[in-house]
Amino acid sequence: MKIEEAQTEQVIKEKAKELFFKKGLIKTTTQEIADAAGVNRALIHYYFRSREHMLSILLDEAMEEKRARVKSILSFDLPFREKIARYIDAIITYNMTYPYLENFIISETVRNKDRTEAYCARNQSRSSDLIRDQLAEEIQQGRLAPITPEHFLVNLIALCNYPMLAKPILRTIHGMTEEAYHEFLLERKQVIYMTIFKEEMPSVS
Amino acid sequence: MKIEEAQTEQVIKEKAKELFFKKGLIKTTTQEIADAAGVNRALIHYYFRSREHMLSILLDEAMEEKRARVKSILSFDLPFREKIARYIDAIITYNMTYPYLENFIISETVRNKDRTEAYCARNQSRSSDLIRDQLAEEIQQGRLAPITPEHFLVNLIALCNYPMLAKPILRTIHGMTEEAYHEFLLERKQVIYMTIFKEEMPSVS
DNA sequence: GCTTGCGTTAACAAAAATGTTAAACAAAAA
DNA sequence: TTTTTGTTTAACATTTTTGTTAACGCAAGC
Repeated sequence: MKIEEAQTEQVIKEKAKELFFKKGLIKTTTQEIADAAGVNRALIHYYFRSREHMLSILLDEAMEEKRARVKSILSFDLPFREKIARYIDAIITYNMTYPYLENFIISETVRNKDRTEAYCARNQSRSSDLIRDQLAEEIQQGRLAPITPEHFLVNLIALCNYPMLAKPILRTIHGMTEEAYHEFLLERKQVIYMTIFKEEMPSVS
Repeated sequence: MKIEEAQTEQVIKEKAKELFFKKGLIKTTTQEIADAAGVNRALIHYYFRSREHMLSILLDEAMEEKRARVKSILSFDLPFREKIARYIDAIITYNMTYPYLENFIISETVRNKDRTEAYCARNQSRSSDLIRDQLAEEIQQGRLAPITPEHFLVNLIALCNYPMLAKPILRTIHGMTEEAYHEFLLERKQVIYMTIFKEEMPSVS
């Protein structure tokens, strides 16, 4: 049917994202993706040339979307702490929707460092620049211990992402059920804010 | 030569660890491992039955060694903050020696959650128990904002591990050379302590 | 109606990786 | 010396996965 034609490429991508980002099936084969999308495997090659090239596209899009989200939040005209509160909230919520997105990004960037560099070269946008001034002000006013924007951001992103990245092992070590871990992740929004600012997080509107 | 016989199994393991933990070659084939060890590929099956079984052993040993290190540090009879300072120092140093160990552990535990649960069941040792009392005291004395041992430990481990886990992408985003990132990681020892305790880290003896 | 072009499929081809086996070998035991 | 045992190897077999191709179908334009 011609009506669905234009959609096929998207369907394949969607299903692939579902398998990789939501279900965490890193070793997913082209066959499994094709099955999930309900199409013939050859179509994956027709649209994406090779499995490798497809992964490359998925990685690019995933990173690009993340970059855009981060940039949009950190570019908002808001007080520093509110900005960070929103950032924490957004990242954790996002992570819970796509539990394996970070795993995918990390394993792909580890596996292909050249591609990572190429992407970053194409796409210059240091998130550290987006908070540099406000952070400096915060520090100057004595509201925060001195820290570079790079360290501050790495702290923030580490605190947000790691618990999702290492979920299987953290959950098991701490003996939590799926539900308990879910709660734990939600709690972390407060915990992270508190860890960074040593004050209660204001409720996010 | 009989002299080397007993060593073969170890040599294979060593080389495999080198490829997985140090070089981060996650997709390493049995052939590559055999080549690195300078032996026939069939020996890998002779000693480890299958590639999968070998990975299982490597994962077990890696987790076990980590667990032992953590336990040893956190069990020391020392003031809380000094304990944590040592922990940070040890973990970061260890991470820099085996840059891809965490990636390996995480990707394997994601890939095989049953095995992870089995390991943890065999090996009950909640690291949170090792700091529970001292942490509570610290909080009670008003030296630290209230936080559960689980969140405290996840914070700590996230701050220590994430920068190594996500190195390829963080390094590129922040436009650092290998050397600069090395420095950055060393700085983090101070930064992490400061982030958690809001005071300078005492020099570790 | 014919043909042209794109999407689609099944069937085939090739590659890459793992797993198995029988025989060679070398050292220790008999 | 012969036997025995555990180690090692080459060669083979199998499995898994990716990549290619030729043909089919269907809608649009001529």
